[in-house]
Amino acid sequence: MKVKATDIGQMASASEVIFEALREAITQGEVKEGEALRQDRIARMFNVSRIPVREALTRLEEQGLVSTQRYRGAVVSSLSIAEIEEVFEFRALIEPEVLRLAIPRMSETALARGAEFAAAFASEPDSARWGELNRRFHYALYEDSARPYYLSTINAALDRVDRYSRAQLVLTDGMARAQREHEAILAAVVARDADQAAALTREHILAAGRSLVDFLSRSRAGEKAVRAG
Amino acid sequence: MKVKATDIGQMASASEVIFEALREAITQGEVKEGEALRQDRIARMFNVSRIPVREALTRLEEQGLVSTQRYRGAVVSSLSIAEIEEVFEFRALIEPEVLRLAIPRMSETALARGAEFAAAFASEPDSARWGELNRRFHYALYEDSARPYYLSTINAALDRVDRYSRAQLVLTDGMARAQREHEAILAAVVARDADQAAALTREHILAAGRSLVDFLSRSRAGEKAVRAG
DNA sequence: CATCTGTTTTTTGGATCCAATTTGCAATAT
DNA sequence: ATATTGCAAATTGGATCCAAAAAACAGATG
Repeated sequence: MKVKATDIGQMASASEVIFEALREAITQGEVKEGEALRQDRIARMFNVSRIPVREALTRLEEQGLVSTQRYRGAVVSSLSIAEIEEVFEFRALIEPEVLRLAIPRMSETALARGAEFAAAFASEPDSARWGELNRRFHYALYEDSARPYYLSTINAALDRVDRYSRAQLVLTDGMARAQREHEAILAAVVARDADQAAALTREHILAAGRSLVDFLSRSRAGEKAVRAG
Repeated sequence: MKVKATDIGQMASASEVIFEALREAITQGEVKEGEALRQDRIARMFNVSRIPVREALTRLEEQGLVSTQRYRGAVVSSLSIAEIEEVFEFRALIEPEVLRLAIPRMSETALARGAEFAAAFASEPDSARWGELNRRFHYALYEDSARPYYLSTINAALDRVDRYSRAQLVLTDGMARAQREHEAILAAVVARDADQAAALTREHILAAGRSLVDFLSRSRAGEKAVRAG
């Protein structure tokens, strides 16, 4: 886990820095699901007392990224297949609508930023950065919707499932398909075809969800078999 | 603000009790928007130190119910008309879908609970309880959707806007209309007409949003005039 | 060998204390 | 009268300390 205060903005409070670092570490999958987050260990890692660490953990729990039991500490939440499916279903409901709202008022600069991030996503060799670039691509297209509340719920949803996606994208043709779908969405946006762009976005998310659930079903079944035999 | 630990569950930690009490106080409108929440004052109110109070405030901030500036403390967030509109628009997108998903699998007991809360809502004289009863009515109908994530986002959305609704329901015919709409939704659910129930729910939420925005526009314009003259 | 029981070690939730920052106010200058 | 400067009070973020609960462990018992 990297500790870089400068990333977050100058003079952020310690708890904010820790919160961001932990959130990043969890969404990136650097700390595994079920892993315990010990206050004391994290405090030493950042050279602070446990107080700001506890504040960061409180925030993470409120976001659903860790779960806590009294006197038993925080562990990284592990989502069931059903819960992951639900998050994708949710995104497939929200995101097309946000894009639909954004298209009539979308600026050329926002569109250009979208194209830029689509290209960056397609040519990024480091799988650790795919999640962020994918998010920035979609965010650029959603931004002009002027719906901050929707966008915050989308970010929260992505934070929940991002860490599961990476292995799937690496080990399947998910990356290639995502790129093609991004291009198609961009084309529809350029044509200002809101219905088409929304439909493509919905399919993009549902397809990603299906791939991920399928991948996780297989790999979790595999793990079970390994443990058993 | 009432302090009753027993309500929340036995042996909840102090911070949880405080969080629930503050959340309730904010959603009920007992503390006004813009009002400062001083850690020391709240701590004395609950006979605890400021530490659990800070944890509660952190949670509230994460939920968007208060906003905080470094060294300046927490204040109850005040939503602009546009932000309130957005929350209703969000609910009008999510809730019909959840109801649609719930109907095919809805149990008779869930339906009975829905009818029960609709009746309780209709006959409740204390406006302070309308928000909760309305929420319970809809929640009963949504529950069998088996979509906990959707439901948590709905609850978060309601927490944001509930406190604005009460005055509007008291001072207009909103209460009567809400009752009629609840009955219509219930009838559609009884008939297992998912499309109709979803459409009625969408209209119910959009109508409530329009009434509230209209009401707030008038009353906020009124306040401005008073301040000016 | 597995299991139960009592004890030690970890770990957490909270209290108290301290330093940094902001805010309020009074005295002064314009 | 208004603006400005310089404390003093209020308030917050964080450190350190303490008690309660849970986990880990060791020895006793079947």
